[in-house]
Amino acid sequence: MNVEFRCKCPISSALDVIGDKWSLLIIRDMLFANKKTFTDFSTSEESIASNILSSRLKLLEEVQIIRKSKVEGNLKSNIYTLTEKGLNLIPVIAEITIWSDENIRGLNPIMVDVDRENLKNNKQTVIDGIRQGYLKSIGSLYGNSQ
Amino acid sequence: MNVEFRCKCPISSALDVIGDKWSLLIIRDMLFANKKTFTDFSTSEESIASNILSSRLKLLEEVQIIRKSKVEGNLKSNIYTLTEKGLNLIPVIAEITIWSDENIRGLNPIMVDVDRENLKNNKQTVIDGIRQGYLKSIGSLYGNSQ
DNA sequence: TACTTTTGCTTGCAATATGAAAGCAATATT
DNA sequence: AATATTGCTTTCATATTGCAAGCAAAAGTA
Repeated sequence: MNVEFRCKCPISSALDVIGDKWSLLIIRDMLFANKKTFTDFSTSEESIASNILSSRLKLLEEVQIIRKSKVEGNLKSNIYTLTEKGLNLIPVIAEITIWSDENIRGLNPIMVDVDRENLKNNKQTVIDGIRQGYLKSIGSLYGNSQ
Repeated sequence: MNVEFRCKCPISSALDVIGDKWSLLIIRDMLFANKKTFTDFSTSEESIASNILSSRLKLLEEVQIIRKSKVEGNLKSNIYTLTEKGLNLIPVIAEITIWSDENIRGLNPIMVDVDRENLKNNKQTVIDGIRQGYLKSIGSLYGNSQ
């Protein structure tokens, strides 16, 4: 594995890590669909192949965007959760959503609706809400227990 | 060519268009390095291959993120410029820059410094400035002439 | 006007990444 | 004890990316 950086540019360096067709969708599913396990992610609407999913989870863990753990009483299922570094991607995902809604809809007519006005007018509040909601949903794992 | 959309999700649809390692770097070079021609882009620090550059320019033009034109007196050079749809990506690039600066620097120590405080504290002003600066730089081509 | 250089690509071909399907060991469920 | 599920890995096919060379049209130079 091991990420390779092409050069010293922050934008290209970010793309070296998350500039593929799957990483941000895995993070989206964590944030908005409460997905946590390998099987959870492999049942996304876009059907990622299991070998690609495996390699992406490894890379995201390596760069500490996600962490891998177990829950008590289940020795089998791995639980993948977002770290602070991963949560910090929420604003990126928010801007991509706004851009897509406003600029790509014409090319992909089946695209679902987004409450863009709320997102645009209360951006920080929405972002904070997503973050807090996520932390709450994994709270029993990391929040007040350890 | 022709973009294929995997499903109805706005995030995955955006990634179907700009979710690769090169598109946003081409746009970055337009915005911050005043690049406009095929040769301009092929001399980026990351050295994109000419066939990849060619296919990316075609796709970006097809989805109307950029437009292709000529300038008077030069029948040869194609001039690529950002459309409104392309300019609307500035907030995405801004958030990626902030995230990278704060979360990837530890993995890529040679990353250049960013005036993150200014960008974070005056985000909208910085974004507007980038947009206006770009429009001014191509003004003689599209602004007040045609 | 002839020659050279530049521009904006295209064309092979090799390397790498992605994708589909099957397989598999460990754990969990019945 | 038998079956199903989970979290992968492996294999092989296909698609994407990358490198190097080539090339025609236009532009610059002598």
